[in-house]
Amino acid sequence: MSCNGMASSFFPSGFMFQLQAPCEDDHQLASPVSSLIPTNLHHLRGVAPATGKRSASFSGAETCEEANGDDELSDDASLAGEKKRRLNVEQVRTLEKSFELGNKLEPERKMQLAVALGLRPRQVAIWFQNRRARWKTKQLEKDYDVLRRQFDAIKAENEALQAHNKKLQTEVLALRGREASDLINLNKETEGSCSNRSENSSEINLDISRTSVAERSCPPLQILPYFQSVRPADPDCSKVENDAPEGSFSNLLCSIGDQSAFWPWPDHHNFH
DNA sequence: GCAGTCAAGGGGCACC
DNA sequence: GGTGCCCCTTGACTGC
Repeated sequence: MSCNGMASSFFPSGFMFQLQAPCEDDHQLASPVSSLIPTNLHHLRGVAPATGKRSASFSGAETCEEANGDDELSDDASLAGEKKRRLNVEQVRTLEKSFELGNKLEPERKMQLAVALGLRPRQVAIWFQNRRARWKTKQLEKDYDVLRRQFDAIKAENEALQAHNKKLQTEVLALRGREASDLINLNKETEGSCSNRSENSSEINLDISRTSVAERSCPPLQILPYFQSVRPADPDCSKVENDAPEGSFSNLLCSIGDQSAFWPWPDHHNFH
């Protein structure tokens, strides 16, 4: 294998001369993606990185042959007797810029980057794979944070609704308690003043308990329409009713006794 | 010593 | 079957 490999054809002669001086090449750069490779990479090789010892010992492929070789042909040879080393700062920076332009590595761009950075193409491919994995991890973390915030917001809203619901339930129970006490008092009053009432009237009172507070403020006459309809027929009975408990059975008998007021045939027109 | 990071190995899978 | 990608793991390295 020689320095005149396929990858070297992607770069201008000046660029390649600066990048890989031992491998002179006069091929012209013809790749449409050549813009993905920074042009100031001549200092990448053999220069100590700016951030200390972490990447000082490794610059990828050490020879032009390794840089231009295929993955299968150069991997074992390049790493023979050499431990793994980190990429230097400029190599990572260049790869990051290329990654920002596209996280999928086309074969052409892989070769360009490999030649430009003095790495084997497989190293570039592996770096992109690992970079995609790191990007995915960060993306998952971001998604998790978004979902977490949404969950917290919904949870807070749910708790507020539950507290409001509990408050409303307490109010309902309080109102029902007041209704029960009012009903007891009402029953005591009615029982004391309407001793002749039948059990049916008690049922009517029970029905009252099911009405609202506003409805209970109305007089019992509205709840006993039958008696109400009868009263105009007999002023006496009406008088008695005002004195006696309203809707009492005696009032009913009194009204029935006056048939002229109760029966609907023409005679009852006399009342008008 | 240990945890974290990163380059690289290797298996599995899809696509051609 | 070859290739590339994803995923998980390994091993080297670093900072504390």
